[in-house]
Amino acid sequence: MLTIKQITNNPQEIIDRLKIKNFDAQKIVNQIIEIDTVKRQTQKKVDDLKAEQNKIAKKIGLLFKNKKIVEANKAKTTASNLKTATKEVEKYFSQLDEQMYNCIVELPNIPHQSVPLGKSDADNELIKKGGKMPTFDFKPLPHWELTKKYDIIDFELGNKLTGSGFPVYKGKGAKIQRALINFFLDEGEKAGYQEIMPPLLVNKDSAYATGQLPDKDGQMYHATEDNFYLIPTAEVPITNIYRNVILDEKDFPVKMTGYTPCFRREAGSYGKDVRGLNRLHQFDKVEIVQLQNPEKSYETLDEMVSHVENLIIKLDLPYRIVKLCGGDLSFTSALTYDFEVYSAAQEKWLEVSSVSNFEAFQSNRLKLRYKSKNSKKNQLAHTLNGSALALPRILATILENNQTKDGIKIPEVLVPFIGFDNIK
RNA sequence: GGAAAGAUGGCAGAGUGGUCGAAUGCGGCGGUCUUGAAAACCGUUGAGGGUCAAACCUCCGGGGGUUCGAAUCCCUCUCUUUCCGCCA
Repeated sequence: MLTIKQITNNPQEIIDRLKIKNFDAQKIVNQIIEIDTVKRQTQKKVDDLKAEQNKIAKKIGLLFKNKKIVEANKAKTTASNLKTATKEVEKYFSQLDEQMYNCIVELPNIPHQSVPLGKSDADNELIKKGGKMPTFDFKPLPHWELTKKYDIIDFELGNKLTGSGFPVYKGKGAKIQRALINFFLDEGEKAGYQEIMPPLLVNKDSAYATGQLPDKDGQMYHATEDNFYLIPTAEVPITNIYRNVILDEKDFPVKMTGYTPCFRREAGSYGKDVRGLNRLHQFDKVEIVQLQNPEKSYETLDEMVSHVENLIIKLDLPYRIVKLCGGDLSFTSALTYDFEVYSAAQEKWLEVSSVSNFEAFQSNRLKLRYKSKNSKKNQLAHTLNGSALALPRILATILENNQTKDGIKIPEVLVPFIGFDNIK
């Protein structure tokens, strides 16, 4: 969430910039400024009343020590009345506080200067295209037919065990998953990311801190007995490692990577693009996360983008990078690059990675700060993350693009991890 | 799952109702001394809010309560440790 200072310092700018996200902030911003004024006055009132009480309480202590019992008892009555009065004001204050919170969580992150205008993914800005588009002298099969043909992924069996969207990977299908995970993790490690293997269930505090709650309640699987949430992305546990942490400026950048399965209920997304591996309730992903000094976070974003690009190049897949327009940008992000790979048989681009700078939006809720040399006060750090990479669509594209009449060629870079060079 | 003990500043660890936001040690920072360093000595050193700055307010695991006054008493939750049980 945004900080109150951010809003009150420059309300008009906030309103203008949020228009880029097609968000009309006028009303909420006005409300916040109004509440803030009253809240400050009220807090001052509470503080003063409490100061008075503290003073009296100390006096009473002294009076008792000096055996001035009558005087002490008189003071007790005064203090008691004062306390009742304070409680009223305090109640009002906490109402204001709640109102303020409710307003402020409604506001999305401010988009970066460079975010293009637009309403939907159709307006995203193409940054780069790379790789070679595949060509075939036969009609390529979609991956859901290939996986059946070579018996490497069993969707029906998943239905039996759990339900739709929980595929069962078998034999070489399972092995290629393992190979991809290891490849991604190794590349991350080479790029200086520390590998993290986090819990797959998190508590409520964690889900709140990275912003999944309350916005995305209902999209996460919830273990009600113990009130744990199954993680929708490794971002949640990995970023939460730094919840309530004060870093030293010299600790930057903090670079972490982790492989986890991701669990998503995907409630409400029916019909479209759900065939085969395109949309799953459980899928595997390697995530990269960085915590960075605000001054350097955009350099870092570029660095992360090229890290992801490199992975795709090494896998020899045709790709494009787009910069998300205001309308397509997520609630929490200031700037996001999406990576898409081209699926030959489906004849469309599939999103395989999203790399974002959240600036201080997550840190504010996380209370992730750092000690700065320049300022006495602790500052909010910037957080960034990206998929590097999500497996299902990568696998789908590898299968489709590398198919031949009598098998599927494994990308060279994976062969050392997997131990064979084609699936027959 | 059962029983017991516990949770205090970066760390260790005092503090069981009245100047306690918290002794002491270690660590960090600054200084004296030194050619430099170490040692020794002196000073300083939590966070949030608030203010031009201060005053002031809040925070001793979380939440609630008792009291004029709570780190200290009560309730509750969470977590940790040890023992027992179960177990990959």
